Amino acid sequence: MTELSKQGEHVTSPAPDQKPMREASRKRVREIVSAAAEHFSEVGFAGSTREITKRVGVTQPLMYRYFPTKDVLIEAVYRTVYLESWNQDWDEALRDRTIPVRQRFETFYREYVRMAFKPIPLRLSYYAGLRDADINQWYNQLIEELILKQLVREHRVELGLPDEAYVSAAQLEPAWQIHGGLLHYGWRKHVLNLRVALDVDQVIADNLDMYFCIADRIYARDSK
Amino acid sequence: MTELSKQGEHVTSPAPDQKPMREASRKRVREIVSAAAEHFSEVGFAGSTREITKRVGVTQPLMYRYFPTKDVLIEAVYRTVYLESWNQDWDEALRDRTIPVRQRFETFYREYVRMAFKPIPLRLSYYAGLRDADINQWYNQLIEELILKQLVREHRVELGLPDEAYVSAAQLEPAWQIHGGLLHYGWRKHVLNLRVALDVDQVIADNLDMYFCIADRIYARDSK
DNA sequence: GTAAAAATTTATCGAACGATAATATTTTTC
DNA sequence: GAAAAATATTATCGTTCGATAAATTTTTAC
Repeated sequence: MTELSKQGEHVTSPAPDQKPMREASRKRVREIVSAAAEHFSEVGFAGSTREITKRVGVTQPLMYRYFPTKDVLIEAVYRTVYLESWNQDWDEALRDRTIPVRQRFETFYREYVRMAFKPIPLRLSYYAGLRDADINQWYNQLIEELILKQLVREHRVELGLPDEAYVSAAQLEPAWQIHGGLLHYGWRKHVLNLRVALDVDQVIADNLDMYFCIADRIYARDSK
Repeated sequence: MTELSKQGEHVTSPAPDQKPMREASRKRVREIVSAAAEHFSEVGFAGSTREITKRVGVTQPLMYRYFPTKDVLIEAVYRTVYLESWNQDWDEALRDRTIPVRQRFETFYREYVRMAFKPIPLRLSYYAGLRDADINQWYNQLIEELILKQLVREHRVELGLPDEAYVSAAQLEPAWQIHGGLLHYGWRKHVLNLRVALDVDQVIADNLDMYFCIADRIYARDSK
């Protein structure tokens, strides 16, 4: 069990005391994870392992050669989806003070929405939040640190306010409202399949307008 | 089957050609629906009928005396939850032009959030959206008609713009952003159990500020 | 108070699920 | 090209699930 689980659990980085996986096996693992992501995104994590392997075109017990349990497969799906929807360059780009904050975050959100707002990752993320809050807590705290706190800090600096690292929950909330509004746009478009405003870039621009419209008043609030 | 299904399906209004349900039976139905709402809100609609009846303190086959299938029970849960989270008086209150639009909608949203933002209805609504988009499409179109289009129409009138019934998707989107931001606040607080800004009323006030800040520009957009 | 009606339980069926063991097939190694 | 190793399949187990039928208990009606 342990031998196989190591193979399944560490696809990209095999255990050091172990023979590396064959390319064909790594491909199989990717196929299974991909089919699992697709299937789980449709029916939730209660989806069956038989349907997953059926989509790959192999028999169901084969899954257990690469993943010791279904839960381990689910974790692999988590990792893959979350990693694929975040571009490492963004962290640095959001700190580039040669570009005005407004423009910086508008450019970022255009790319972010284009990359993360797709049916499979969106539905999986909602299913994940409902299933076990932990994984989504972790992801949301990442968003908070990487995007929202940056927005507040960088905007404060641009306004000539003191460069403080700390951002209170109350100060962060308006930024969350902007982000949450966009997420709900994705929910309506890609989960509920509702007709939404066609021009996403316009929605992003309007949202940022709304934020910058009241932001300075928010920053003044806690400083008292 | 048909006889029983009629009993189960129409709890409040029994079929006309049929003896009325006993009070004890109506209570049982309410208990089952309530336990189902609770259980489904925890694990999704794949939750088992055995767990539901166990929570009521009866055996599993008894459920099938009141609901012909599990799907009918799920529909009953939908109806109950959606009906309970909407106050009939709100429709009229949102049209009361003796009160400024801003104040009117702030009062409404305070009550709405207090009534609808609870773990069980929120989680159920997200599970419902993922499970079958239809029921949630219906509900979202209701929100669109009852709240968001009202907001746009009433605000346009207050601004002295022509009193038009039609509201385009593009004109509606900023209102959806406000609403979606609040919903995501509920998602973070009651589903993910994250620490959020404590003062909900303040969040509502800020959101409405953001909206009214850019709204007039939005209304001017389509009129061209 | 007894017969009819309604409410509830016991027992059980067939299907689908996650998981395991044993066997067969394919690929690699030397 | 044969032995070894890795990959894949077949068969199957125990559990849980939605649902049904029959028997039992409780409540209502007269």
